[in-house]
Amino acid sequence: MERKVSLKDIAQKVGVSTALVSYVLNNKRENRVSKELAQRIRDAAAAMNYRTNQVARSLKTNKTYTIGLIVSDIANPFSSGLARIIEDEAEQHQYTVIFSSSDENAGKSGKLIDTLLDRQVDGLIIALPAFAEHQVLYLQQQQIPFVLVDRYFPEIKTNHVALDNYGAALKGVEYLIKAGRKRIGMITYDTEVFTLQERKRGYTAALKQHKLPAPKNLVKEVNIKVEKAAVEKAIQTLLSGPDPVDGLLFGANNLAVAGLKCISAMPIKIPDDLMIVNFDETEALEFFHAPFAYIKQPLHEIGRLATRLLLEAIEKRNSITQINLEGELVLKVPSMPY
Amino acid sequence: MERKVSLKDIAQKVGVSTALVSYVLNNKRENRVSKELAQRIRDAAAAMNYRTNQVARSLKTNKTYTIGLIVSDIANPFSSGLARIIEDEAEQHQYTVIFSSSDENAGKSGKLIDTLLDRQVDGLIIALPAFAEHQVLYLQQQQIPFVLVDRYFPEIKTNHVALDNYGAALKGVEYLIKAGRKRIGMITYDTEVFTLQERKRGYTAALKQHKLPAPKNLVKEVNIKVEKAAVEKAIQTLLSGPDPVDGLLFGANNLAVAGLKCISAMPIKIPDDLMIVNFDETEALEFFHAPFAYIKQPLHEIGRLATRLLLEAIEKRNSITQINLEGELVLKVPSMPY
DNA sequence: GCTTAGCGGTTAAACGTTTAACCAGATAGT
DNA sequence: ACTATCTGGTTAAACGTTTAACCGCTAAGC
Repeated sequence: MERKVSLKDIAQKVGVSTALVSYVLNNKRENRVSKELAQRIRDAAAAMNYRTNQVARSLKTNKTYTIGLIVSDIANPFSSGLARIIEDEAEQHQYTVIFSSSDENAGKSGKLIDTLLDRQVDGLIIALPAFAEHQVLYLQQQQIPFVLVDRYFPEIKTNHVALDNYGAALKGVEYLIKAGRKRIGMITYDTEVFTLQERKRGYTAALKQHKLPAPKNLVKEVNIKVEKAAVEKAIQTLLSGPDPVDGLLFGANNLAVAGLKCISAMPIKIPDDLMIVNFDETEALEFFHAPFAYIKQPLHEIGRLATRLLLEAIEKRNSITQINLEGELVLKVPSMPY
Repeated sequence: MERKVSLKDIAQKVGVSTALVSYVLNNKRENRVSKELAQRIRDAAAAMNYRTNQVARSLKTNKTYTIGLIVSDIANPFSSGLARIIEDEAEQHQYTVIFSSSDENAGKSGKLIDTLLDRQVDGLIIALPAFAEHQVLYLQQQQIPFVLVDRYFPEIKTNHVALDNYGAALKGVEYLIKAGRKRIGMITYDTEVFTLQERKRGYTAALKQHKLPAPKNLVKEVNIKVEKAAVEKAIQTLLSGPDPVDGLLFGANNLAVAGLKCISAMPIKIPDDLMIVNFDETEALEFFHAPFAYIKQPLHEIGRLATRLLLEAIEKRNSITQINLEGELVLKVPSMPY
């Protein structure tokens, strides 16, 4: 690979100093340079196919115009949807984004943070796994701008934008209650992630507010590693027996997919016997045969706000903004199969 | 943000030259430096929380350990799945990946290529839109290592890894023929993208090889911008009338989703009246009520090979490797609804 | 006639690394 | 005793930018 053309090459060709070339190519000091010479420089640059070396520029200016994005898994639709929105918003401001997946593993997210910092990203947008509080503190101490998305730690004051998960769950369960359901269950993950905790809290609060009993055995927490089997078991215990649930809240969409597959194979009529509320939109339920409701996250809003917050924080290290957006309850009815 | 600690700071603290610090921290010239001093340097580095500035290193070494990834849309599951595999493979070799979405727009992909090159990426993995041949030539001329995935241009000799789309379509249609179907249609996009052209070619070849008539009106090409309406219309013309098709190949999974939604609302029995073969796995059909077949791309293989090819090309500019992987025909039967 | 300001540029240092070349002193080989 | 090699470091240039400071000249202000 023959060396690329640099400012020096242009300067030589035109017979001026590299400084001048830099000035005109960056449109600085416009008044202090003759129109004619400026044009010659621009022409030469174009003729020689000059492109500025961002690495060199970054070293000098201490700014990379790069933001780091850490999600749990970029292959997951929630993450990749978010990534796309962030990409677009960042691009409008000439920023580029580096992504990486933490796999809900605090060890890994820690490493990723280091790599990104080593690469001198200007800021970070992160969805952190559980038990990563110290990483947030580390970032604060490094004084690097960042904003947490989806997940955050209530006891640490940082920029964040996320769903109001408590409110959303509450809204979902109230929908079931208003539809006359008396015995409402919940299936969620057995995780410390605040987001999921909030959903459980919302569920419980709804029952309480409407004076429904909330026995512990109505909420089933499954381990993600044995997800499928655990969900099946949870469904069995909730739905068989003398007193089956007539309403069910899934705390995350993978749970709903697994759960509904299982339910489909049982002699249960949806929504007559059992009404379903799910978290998040998912393609997987596109063709599900029965009606159900789901909480829709304003993904676009989340991505846009997160990016804007970050860019603001990068430009002027300013106050902390914490945003919790409202979820929307959407009813999905299947197109009638003939 | 107080300035970060640099080699110079460590050198000062320990009382040696920055060169020496660099040597020991990079484990170079191990024999030429005293154990004791080396340890003192390492200790100081650790104590001061030193982290190397990759930007500065990159400027000097002319290597960023970054690869650029361009897909059509990172939010699309095929792209994000691929991205994840590439990320993992890259990470194993200490590479980081920058992604961007071209939206099937050659103008945009051109810009993205420039941005990535300006950022001095070491190489590129790209799924190009149609009419982007000149970009491939440009990359070749820049002598930057790259590998095309999913899409490529047969008339330009470059590294690529993709599906054998011709073979896969042929396989899919043969499956229909062997199942006794005589009148097989295809719905695809009206695009020049080679990948899709190959699928059409495979379809036609299968009919020909089995001496089935292949009237032009059995293949419907829809425009992506009016996808839904166009698919509906295509379905109508293929399935109504005196001589409806009894087998159908969808050239891409979005087409299948739209098409099957439409078909579900018609008095058509799947698979008795109509047998379906689809391209690509998609979550959206997870709960589809009837059996169908689909061509499964070896996504993991594609991602891994693409990354490895690229890393090889980066390390030693070597020969060109063109890989076309075989698709697998998978039968999907719904779990019986009760 | 003397200072001041504007004009159109140049000089040179700096950003944080890497790395080839050098160097002084000690040891070894003949 | 003289050269050669090894040991454990240092010097300094370079990567490609940016940018503050400077410079010589002309024209204007008073």
